[in-house]
Amino acid sequence: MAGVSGLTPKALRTRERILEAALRLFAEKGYEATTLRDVAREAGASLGLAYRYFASKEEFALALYMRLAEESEEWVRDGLVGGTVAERFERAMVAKLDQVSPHRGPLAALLSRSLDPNSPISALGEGTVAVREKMGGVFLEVVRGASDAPGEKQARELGNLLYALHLAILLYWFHDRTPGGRATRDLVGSARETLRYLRPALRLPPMSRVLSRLAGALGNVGMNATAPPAEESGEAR
Amino acid sequence: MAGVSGLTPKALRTRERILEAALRLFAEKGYEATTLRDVAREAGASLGLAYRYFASKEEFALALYMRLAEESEEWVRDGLVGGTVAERFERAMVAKLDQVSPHRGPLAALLSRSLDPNSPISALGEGTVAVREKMGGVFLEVVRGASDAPGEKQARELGNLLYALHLAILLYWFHDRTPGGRATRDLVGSARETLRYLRPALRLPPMSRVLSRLAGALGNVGMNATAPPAEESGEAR
DNA sequence: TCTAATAAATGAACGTGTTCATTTTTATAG
DNA sequence: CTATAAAAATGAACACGTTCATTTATTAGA
Repeated sequence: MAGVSGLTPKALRTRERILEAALRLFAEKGYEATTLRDVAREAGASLGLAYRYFASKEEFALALYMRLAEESEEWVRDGLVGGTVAERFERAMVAKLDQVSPHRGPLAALLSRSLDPNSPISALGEGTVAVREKMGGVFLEVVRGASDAPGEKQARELGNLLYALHLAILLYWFHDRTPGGRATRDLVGSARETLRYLRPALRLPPMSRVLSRLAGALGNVGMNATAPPAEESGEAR
Repeated sequence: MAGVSGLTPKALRTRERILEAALRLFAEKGYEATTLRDVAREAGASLGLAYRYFASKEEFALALYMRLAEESEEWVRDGLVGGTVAERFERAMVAKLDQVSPHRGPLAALLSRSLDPNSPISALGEGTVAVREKMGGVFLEVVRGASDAPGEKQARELGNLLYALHLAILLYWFHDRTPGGRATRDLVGSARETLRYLRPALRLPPMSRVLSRLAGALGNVGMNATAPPAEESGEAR
């Protein structure tokens, strides 16, 4: 819907202008309070034009999240070196929290809407494949690059699980009213501890099976951030 | 907002008539497709009158969930006898799934909206205290009535955790497209297995601490389905 | 350069959730 | 029974997300 590929340079520039205006207004007045008419006016465009590039208001938030995901991808490649799975997950989450901090409003709206299975931007639907794969890849890299990385199959399962966990933590953060998001930081610390505690157990068949089940359960509802090993590539069905 | 207390008998009757009409239409045409104008017409009332008794469209879904919660409360008191925590949780969840099955649309909309911290019916906000306490009590009873029930403090923590888990499983179910919700049933089975596996470990300090942390984390964002032990009663602040 | 086709852009119109000033009904008091 | 206040009920109006028929700009082919 809001794919960037196959757009004329001019179209791209216009899209960018409108997105820029939208994000500026979201930051200024908040997501709910910002009208698409406001956005169009701010961008010096017409209302209809905004809809040429963004199928819905939520897609602005989705575009924002896509940007942040691209940043994360770069960051995890260049800035995240060494460490165990547990440590790397914590560092990645702390970085993620710092990154999303200025965008609470739009992202909260996005995440909650995306949990509605009927929404066009359902977190598990067609419209979010790209961003899902991008962020899924980030957490796959978190696992793969770790000093205690498991084998490829389990790495994929664990990557998917961490991706899901990252969404849960973001959801938690949106509800966290403690100053500076202290509670969420604590939660991330707890997650690190639990991961550290659990990681060795993953070598044992019972725990390995629990992980597989969990990853399978996520896959059953379409939450394969990473493509399943069997099929060709890309699509998750 | 949509509290039933302090209403004239006539008002109560009218409220009921409108709610009845709404639920009928939701079941018939789906939640999104049902207009509040439709509801008013079906109830033989005016549009404005509907807003006298329900502050928003979502409150209809909330009222529905409250009804189901009352049913669950009865059921867990009279119909759920014996069994371990793990077994009882499974039975309660299976019953819950059977119960919500005919109401997928409205409840999915409700749950996803209620995960938006800015929504007036945020799952953790003022507007949902009543239903939260009702369903929280159900899972507290699931734990307390078990043959392997822990002490009161841990029972409360575990009850809160199971309440949160039940929400997560419902969220999963909304996204579950497998026929008959097979995937969700499997997930509930996995949850039972994991609980069974974990229950003995709760006697050990490390796991006990994990549970406390998790329950504390939930409490930090207001998800105390059950009142905290310290304060007077009812309110969670 | 003219013409046709394609892309970009417009803004009026629509539907729906929500608000509110107003009217009608019901209950209460003298 | 009447007057008065409170509760119940009304429906027009509003705002905003979304759609779409139409207009304007741009590109491509001769």
